[in-house]
This record gives sequence, structure tokens and C-alpha cells, in this order.
Amino acid sequence: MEQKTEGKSYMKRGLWKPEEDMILKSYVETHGEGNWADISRRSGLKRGGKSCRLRWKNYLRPNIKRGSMSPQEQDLIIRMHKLLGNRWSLIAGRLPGRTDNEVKNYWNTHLNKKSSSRKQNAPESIGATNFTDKPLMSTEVRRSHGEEGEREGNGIVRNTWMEEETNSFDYDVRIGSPLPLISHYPDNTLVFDPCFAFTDFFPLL
DNA sequence: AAGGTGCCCAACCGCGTCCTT
DNA sequence: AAAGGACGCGGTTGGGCACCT
Repeated sequence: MEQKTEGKSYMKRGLWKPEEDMILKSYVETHGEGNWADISRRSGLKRGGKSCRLRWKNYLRPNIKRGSMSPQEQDLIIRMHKLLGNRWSLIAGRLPGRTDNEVKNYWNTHLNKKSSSRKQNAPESIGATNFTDKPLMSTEVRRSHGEEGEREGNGIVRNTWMEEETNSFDYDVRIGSPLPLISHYPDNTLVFDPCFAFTDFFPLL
């Protein structure tokens, strides 16, 4: 199936074939990320730049972790979603190897139901206070704190503020008191450390 | 075995923001 | 300062698959 998109030529759509993956992968590995419109033109793929970018980011990029989410990852997603709302890229940034698309899909198919049933079962818990409806961080705050990350010389974007070490307590602005949300796991693989959010969201406090 | 249904997830779309000229 | 292109994000769609009848 081909369709005219991006006002240029007839672009292929739908699922990627292994041949296309190979072409895109080798091209990006040779020439680097960025300039996606150029990549789609020069690589010979009849795909839009957006499509190439998405395919690379969500599937072909090195260190992509595939397969089911571990309980630790599930827990982290739930907690982060409570804090940030549908800020999938931020949540994914805390899950090494996971993409925003994957986290979003996982939430919508698995955790959304789980979370809403949890609310029903525990009406007096924190989860019942409608946290998931609104993100706690405005667009302005996000931008001013470099949500998009820093562009390095090669065009690769890196989230620096997400990597900062912070204290170990959570804070909910609607309640106004710290919440003990830290989790320790025996293997230390994932420890929820939500306070980056507090310090980065409210640096003036 | 065949058709219907629901679920999962890859991919697309629209929009906002950033960057360059 | 304005315009246009590039990029990133979140919401939505639809194809493929598994399960059920």
C-alpha cells in the first residue's frame, strides 16, 4: 500500500519488511541519526521520514529491550504514571531499553485496567484520588527543564536531567506531603526514585 | 473447519515546539 | 521577528493473531 504523504512522493505504509529494516539500520549506523527526511530519500526506502524515525527509535535502535515487562518495570510504570500522567517518553526514560510507544501500549492494554480496578478495590487509597487524570507538570516546566534532552554534536538527544541523583522520597503537590514511594528490590535492578521529578519540577522551592 | 470476537502492538496522524534561515 | 522545515510527543487506528463458539 502506498500513499502520498509529506507532499513529496508516494510513500509506502504499513508494517516494515526485514529488507527495509536492514536498509534503514545499516544506513543509520553508517550515517547517524537525524535528518530523517534525508535518510528516507537517500536510503532508497519509500518511507516517510517520520516512519523511518519511528521504526529506528522503537525497533531497530541498539539496546532495545523486547519481551514482557518485569514486575519491577510494571511497578515503576504505575508509580511514574501516578506522578507524571501520560508522559510516556519521560516514563520510558526511566526504563532502560523500553520505548515510549511500548510503555504507552503496555499501560493501555495491561495497567490501565489494573489501575482502575485497584481504584475500585481501594477507594481510600492514594490511587483513588484521581491522580491519573492530569499530569502534574505543565508544558512550560517540562520545556524549561530540558525534557527533550540535550542535543549532542552528532544530533543524538540525551536526557540529562533524568539521570540526576536525588533524594529518596516522593512528594505530591495536591496533598502537600511527602509520600514514601521508594521501592527496593533484592537485585537492585530498578529502584523507583521519583524525587528527580520534585526537584526538577519545582527548583525554586 | 470456519466464522466471529477481542486483544495486542506496530505504525500512523495531528499538533506543539525547536531550530535554522 | 517571521516563516518554514524538522523533530518529538501523545492519541488513535488497524492488521494480525489467539481464542471462542
